[in-house]
Amino acid sequence: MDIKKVKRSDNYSAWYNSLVKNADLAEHSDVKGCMVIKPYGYAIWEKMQADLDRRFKETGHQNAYFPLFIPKSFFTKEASHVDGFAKECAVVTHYRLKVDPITKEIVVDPDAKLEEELIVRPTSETIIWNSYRSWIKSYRDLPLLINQWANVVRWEMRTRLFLRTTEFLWQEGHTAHATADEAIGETKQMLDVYADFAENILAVPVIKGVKSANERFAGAIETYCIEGLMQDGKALQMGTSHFLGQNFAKAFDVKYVTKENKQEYVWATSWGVSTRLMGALIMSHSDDEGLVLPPNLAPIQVVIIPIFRKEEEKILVLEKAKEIQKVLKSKHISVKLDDRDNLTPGFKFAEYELKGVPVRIAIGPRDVQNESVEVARRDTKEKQVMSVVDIENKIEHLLSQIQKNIFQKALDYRDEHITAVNTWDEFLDALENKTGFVSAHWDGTTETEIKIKEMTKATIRCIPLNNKLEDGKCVLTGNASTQRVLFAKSY
RNA sequence: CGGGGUGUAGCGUAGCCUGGUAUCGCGCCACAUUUGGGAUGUGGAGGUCGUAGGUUCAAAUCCUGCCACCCCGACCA
Repeated sequence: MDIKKVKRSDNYSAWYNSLVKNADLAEHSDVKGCMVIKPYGYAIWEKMQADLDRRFKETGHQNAYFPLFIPKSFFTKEASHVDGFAKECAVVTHYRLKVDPITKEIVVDPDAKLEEELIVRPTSETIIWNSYRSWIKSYRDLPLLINQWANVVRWEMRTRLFLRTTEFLWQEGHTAHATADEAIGETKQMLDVYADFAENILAVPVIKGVKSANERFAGAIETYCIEGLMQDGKALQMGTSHFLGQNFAKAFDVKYVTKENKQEYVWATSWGVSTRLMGALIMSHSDDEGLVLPPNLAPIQVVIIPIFRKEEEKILVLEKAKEIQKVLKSKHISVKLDDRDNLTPGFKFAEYELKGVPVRIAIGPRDVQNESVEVARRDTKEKQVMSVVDIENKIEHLLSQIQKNIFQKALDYRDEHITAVNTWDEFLDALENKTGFVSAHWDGTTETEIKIKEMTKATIRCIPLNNKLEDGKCVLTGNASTQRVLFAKSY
């Protein structure tokens, strides 16, 4: 393995790209803007999926699957929705290829034109709500709580591995409710699920909030979000949960009969997180040595590296290593014993650091002799010699300490990078020199928000939930304001 | 869409200006010695030089067209 070291401080974006490739998470495919997620990267995504899926089911949701293709007519039924997505849709127009009789090349058969074009889903509200029309007849059918794991396509002009790819993997929840209150409750509940997952599993602290009108999802009444802060001081939207009101119910004529035998439109939510979370994970914790994975997501939590010179040492060391592997496994710790004999220990140390394995155990003849092992943690790079007595409990404890430490470190960084400002000069200074979130008064108009974006590239990331109300003056216009909002440059 | 760049072995590259049998490193295979922080030696395998055409006795190299991807920006519910 020949690793070109790119320093995080020199070029954050080059560092990120080389990390994704070198840690074997993903690579660019030959299709523009699309990536191949490699087994190690996919294993992390699968762990995210498994944990989220469990949480969705615990909150009463069921999984289902809807088609990849959406008839154009469905897609255009909700006006603001189509406005929001029209510019980035892949469209299927034909269903057959043929050999051109003259050039002998494979070409699209012009005779195989579809009557109605199919949109490759950028999100599935429309096709799902088209089904819900026939699924929902009575108040007894509500709430309808569905989630789908799927791929979607958004034809973005500019892409970045995991953060914004043309095709990406995600889950999208789509629920229907009898009342607005219940739907809003669902929206907030799922936001809490996301926030809890982000902080306790990804170890990425997030701010829960609502989007400004300008940043709201196309077709939503209110968009709730969780916002994270990456190590370069840019914000990342990590998940959204939308209260859709009756917009889609009206567009797709989804009504139910109440107890009182009245026809009412249902109330909707949708919510999603994507493989972008992989980007958040990488950018929040990693360093110049490579990936740093929180134990709760690491496909390999502990790697054991045996060290030996002679054949008889090898036998002894491997025997002890297997013993340790076994007791760790009894604690449901995922352990890899790397007994490859063509690589030196030093090489393996570096390799597992690159891959972010939280704990490394080295065991050599000396350790076998002393009934000890050398334990190294990835997050702090600390090494210590530990007795093998009760090793499984010690490692289990260490893993949970590492999980906490990684989160705390990210939290400290995040909190240090929220700057309250009162003047335009302070605003610019904080944004340029300190980076991160800037907490400032805003007059509440889209006009001002857009002006600020044009001048600074910063957008309103969110209006934090449970925000303190205080009188103030808009940082740009000086107009009256009732609360601070969070601005930042973002991905 | 604008600006910049790249395309040569699995990966990373040299060669291109000044045309003449394809360079080096990593990785891979074999053997030996090694193994507590990215081992060493010896031998070996691996190439339609992105693609199509042109110039030429001869093209990775010069000319023309095309394609693809990457980076920066615009865009991004």
